[in-house]
Formats: sequence, C-alpha cells, structure tokens
Amino acid sequence: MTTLNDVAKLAGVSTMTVSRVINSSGYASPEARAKVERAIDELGYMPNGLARQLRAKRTKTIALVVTDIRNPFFTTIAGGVEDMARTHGYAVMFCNTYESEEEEAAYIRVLIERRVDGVLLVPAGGAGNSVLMLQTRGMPTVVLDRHVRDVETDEVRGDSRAGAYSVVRHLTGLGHRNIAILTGPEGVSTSTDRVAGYREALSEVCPGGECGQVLFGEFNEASGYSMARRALEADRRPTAIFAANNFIAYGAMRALHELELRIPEDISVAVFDDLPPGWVVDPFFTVVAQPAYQIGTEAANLLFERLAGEAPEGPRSIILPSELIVRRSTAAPRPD
Amino acid sequence: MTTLNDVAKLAGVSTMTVSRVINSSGYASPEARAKVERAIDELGYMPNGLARQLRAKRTKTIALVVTDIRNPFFTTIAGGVEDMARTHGYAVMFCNTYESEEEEAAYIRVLIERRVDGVLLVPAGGAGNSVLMLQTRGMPTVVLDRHVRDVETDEVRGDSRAGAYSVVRHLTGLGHRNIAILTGPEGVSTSTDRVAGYREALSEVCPGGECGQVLFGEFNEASGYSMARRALEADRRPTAIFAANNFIAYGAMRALHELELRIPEDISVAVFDDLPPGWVVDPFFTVVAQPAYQIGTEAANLLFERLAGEAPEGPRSIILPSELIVRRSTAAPRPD
DNA sequence: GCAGGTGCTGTTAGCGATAACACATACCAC
DNA sequence: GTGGTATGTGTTATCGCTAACAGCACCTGC
Repeated sequence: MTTLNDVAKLAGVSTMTVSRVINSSGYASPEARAKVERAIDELGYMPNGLARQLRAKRTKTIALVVTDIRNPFFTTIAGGVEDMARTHGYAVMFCNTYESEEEEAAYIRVLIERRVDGVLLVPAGGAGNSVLMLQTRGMPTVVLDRHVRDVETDEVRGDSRAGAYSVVRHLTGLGHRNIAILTGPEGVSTSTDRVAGYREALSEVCPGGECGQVLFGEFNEASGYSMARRALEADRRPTAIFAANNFIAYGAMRALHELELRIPEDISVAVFDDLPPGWVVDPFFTVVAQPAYQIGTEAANLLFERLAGEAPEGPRSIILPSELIVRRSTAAPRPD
Repeated sequence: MTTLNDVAKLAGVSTMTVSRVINSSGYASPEARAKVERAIDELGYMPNGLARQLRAKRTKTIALVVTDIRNPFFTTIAGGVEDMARTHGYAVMFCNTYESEEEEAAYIRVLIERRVDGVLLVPAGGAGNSVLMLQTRGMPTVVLDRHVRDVETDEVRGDSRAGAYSVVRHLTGLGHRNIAILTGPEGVSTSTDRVAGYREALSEVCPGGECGQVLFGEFNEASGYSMARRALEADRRPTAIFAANNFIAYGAMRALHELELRIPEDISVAVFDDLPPGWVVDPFFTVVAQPAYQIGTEAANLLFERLAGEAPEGPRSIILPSELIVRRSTAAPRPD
C-alpha cells in the first residue's frame, strides 16, 4: 500500500503538504496542489484510516449490537441507524449476540478495543453488565428496545406495557376471558413489561386474576411452539393467545396448525411486532406495531448529540408509542 | 483511556514487559506477570486495537457488502459469514448498498481506507469497477451471489440458470405455455441467468419462442407490482408468473390481489429464493431455494484461505445447486 | 575459566498520519 | 525601513503499540 511518504516523494514536496492537500486544511499553492493530486492519482493513493484514527483519537465508527439480526424488527432498526450514520459521516459495525450475554460481553470488549466512538446496544438479558463496562470506559452508549435495571443511560424503546395493554384490551373487548401470553425470558424488560400490560388489561375484566396464563420462554420459534403446546394442554384451554414477538407467533402457529385449530374461529392470535410493509401479501395477524425504524434513528440521534457534546449530562429516555392494528387473526370467542 | 504506558508505570516495569504479558509472547517472570496483571485489573486497561493494527498491518476484520440487508436471503448469508468469521477470530463490517453503484463505490473506498483484510461483495449492477478497485489495491476479494463480467475473481453463487430452468420446466410440465418472468435489472447476472434458464425451459415446449414474456425491473416490491400489472395487461394474459426474487413476488402478489385473481386457480406463481424455515407458518409458494447460509460460509472460507496464503493463484468459482420445492402456488392452468 | 545457552528486561525505532511550531517569502501600511 | 499580516512549506514530535536488538544474570559443560 502506498503511503503519504510515497506521494510526497513523487510530488517532490513534504508529507505535510500532501496532508494539507488531502484534508484541504492550511495553505497549499495551486502548483503544489496540482503536483500532489497528480501523484495521488498516479499511485492510487488512499489514506490509512488506522493511522488517522490513532492520531485523531476518533474512529468515526459506531456499533450497533442486536440480539437477533434475522428478526426484521432489528433489521428495520438497523436501517434507521445506518441512514442516520451515513448522514453524519459515520460507519456502523453490526454485531449479533443471539441473545447470549457471553457473546455480548465478548463483542463489547472488541468494540472498546477498536475504539468505536459510541455503542447502540440491545442488551441480551436484563443485567446491565455490558452497559457498566462501557460506561466505566467513558464510552457513549444508548440502550435500545429494552430497559436495564439500576443503570442510568440514554435509552430508546417502544412502549411495551401500553402496547400489550391495548391488544389485550382488544381481546377482552371481543369477549375473551381466558388469554395466554407467550413471552420471552423473565429478566428481559420487553418480556416483563408486556406481561405487566397484559395483567393490567386482564385485571379490568377479571379482578380475581384467574383468567390468564403467563408462559415465559425465549424469543424464538422453537420456544413459541413449546409454549403454545403447553398452553393448549391446560385444563381450561385459552380462547386467545398473545405472542410477545414474531418468532414466538410463528412457533405458536405451527402448534395450532398441528392441532388443527382454525384462526380466528377456534382461537384468536395477537402478536407484538408487525412485519415490514411489503413483506406479507395479505397481512393476517392482529398486531401491536412498534416504530422500529424510528427507534433506530432516534437512538442514533441521541448518540450523535452526545458525541457532538450537545447532550445534557443526565440520561435521556425516549419511549415511542406502539400502534394496535386489528386484522383477521382475532375474533370473538366461540360461544359454548 | 489508559495506555500500555500507564500500566507499565503502575506496575513498575517497561512497556515491553507489559506487552509481553498481554500477548503471552517472549519471556516474563511470574512476579512481573503478577504485577502487570494487577495493574491491568486496577486500571481496567484494554489495548488500543488501532495502534496494534497499524503496527501489525492487519485488522482482523473483513467486510460483507450486500445490496439489501432487509432481504432474508442476504441476512442468512450474513449469518453464515459471521459464524465463520467468529471461528477464525475475525470481526465483520456489514455494508448495505441498496443496489446503488455509487453507494457501493463509497463503501469500497471506506473499506480500503480502514484497511480491512478482505472483502466479500455482492456487487450492485454488473460492472466490475468495485472489484477492480479492490484488486488493484491488492485487497483479497470474493464476489457473492452474482457474477461480474470480464473480471477474474473468486466467486460463490447459487446456480441461477439451472434453478430457473427447473422451476419453469415444472410449470411447462403442468401445461403452462404462457409464462411471464418478472426479474431484476438487465445488467445483473442473477437477473439475466434466470432469464436464460427460463428461455431454455420454454424453448423445449415452444421452439418458436412466442410463449414467453420477459420483464426487467428492480429486485424490489414496487417493481414487482408494476411488472405484474404490465404483464397482466398483455393481450395474451400469462397463466403463470415466475418472480425472480422474494420482493418481486410480494409486489406481484399485491397486483394479483387487486385484480382478484386466485392462486393457483386463476394463475400460478413461482419464486426464486425461499424464506428461512420458521418464517412462514404454512409455506405456500413454489420456490427455487438457494443454500444462502452455505453461500456465506463458502465465501468466507475462500477468503480466509486466501488470507492464510493457502489459496491457489488463480480465481476459484463455487456454484452451489438450487433446489426446487413445489408447494401450493402452482397448478395446471385452467382449461379454456 | 570461559564459551554458550536460557531466562528476563529494557531501549530504540517505526507503523502512517497530523498538530504544533518554525521559517521562509511577499506584500501592505505607515 | 520597520512592523504586521497573509501565504506557503518544512521539521519535529506524538498517537499506542510491538519487532528487533542489546544487555545482563545465571547456569551448564568441558
């Protein structure tokens, strides 16, 4: 690879002059400029970013750590982040933890070593270890989608509680009194907040609290399947299922299919998170849609504000509203 | 941020001793080791990767440039790449060009400046400019999914031609004689190869070549919609549509829906690329499935072989077979 | 007694860029 | 002519790390 020095020699000037031409900083005579530009073209010179970054103590890179890159919810967030980063002239490193706290810790380590300027993190699990790790090293951090307990940090997420409340309210409004919620791990805020919203809505029609069934599992298809099987084996079979994310819903659907239950005639299904428009020909699921793209852009904005030194000292919290979209997977329960 | 020097001072040794302890290279007495490790813990020291990389002239980073990160075909490839990279101790930079050659060129520039060790590229468009740019700078490169003309490079892709042939063969076998193909840009190999396979299969039943309709467009939903509308306005309305990717299929479905055409009763639909398992409750589309994950791992392997100096000089080509999966979106045409 | 290892540590230089400073020259005003 | 400003260029040091070399103590073997 050619270096500044090679260019300088070929152009017959000092390295500083070349540097000044490249960065259009300081003075450089038209003749020198021309000579340097000719040399750059001839050699196909491209500056070494590593050296620059080492000198500048800035990498113009941020990282986005998500728990599952296959989930369109997170790819949509990633799109929002990338678009904001581009307009600010930043590159993005995408990292995927598969919901594993060890993977996450390993990635955080790598990101600190590579001296990214800031981190957008969807924390795996509920403990704030990674966030603390980042904070003690002075790394600007924004937590996305989930809340971590006992840690003060910028955060952006959808309103899980209100979203869950609205969809369960919709189900109770249809007459359902026996609704199962299939959700993720107990430690994760999106999981517990959705359960909280669900309980709140149920308690309005069922103050004794006997008409629900809460199943904690994982945010994936296999877990959705097994939770659905378990829910349906209960003595009082639920008349509606609320899946706390996409993949859980797919797994649950597989279970319902196997049992030859029709939706919504035999059982209603509602889901947290919609698919991006254009993904499904004829959307069928009643969902709570979160503004995923906006979660990405808002989080990136908080981070860039902080990087620019324009952010207030204390932590900021942005909770975006979710929207209930009623489609064909929910209906009144069968009278019996 | 603390540096080697800080650690050295606190431990009362030279920076080289600290470096040796960190890298477990060379000799270091147990006492020195202990002192250094204590100092590292106390300061929470983490080495500066930039400085290391600058010194080592290696970043242990590869880049994956794709044209559309929202497409599950590419996220699946990304998963394969990431998994291989992890086992080799490499980080991955994901870049998204949205099928734009300018975006691509800009990213390639950034990647060269950041001195990634190698690039996996799904080229936007068919010209090999980006590949040439990389090659003239000695950057190991593997081209994925698409073929670039007139450029010698390692490449890994699915067999578009054979895949298209098999699905169109399936349609002609059902009795279809008027099949429209909705595909991507003319310059892109996946687009033209699929058309070639389509023509080959059609020519067997229709040597005159009058029973087809080829529409070039973009690999996205909007284009799928408009191509389908145009195809259906033709004098001889096609009895089957072959969509050259997922998004085109979704767009086409929207058009068919609007026209109240039933599938497969009124019109058959076949698609290139399947969705990952667990994504759809009850898969409906007849598809040609490419081994996306494997495309990712094979491409990463070619790259790592080259990085290790174990690859032969000349370019290598891996063409992976695609698989026809017949489902419910195709049937014999209506007799009329 | 000394050559030749082994174990351990430190010094120096350099990866490729740039900030800071120094040093020219030219031109203006007074 | 002197001081001040604008323009243009080069030298030096440094970002944080590590390869290469040098040095020293200690031991082994003949």
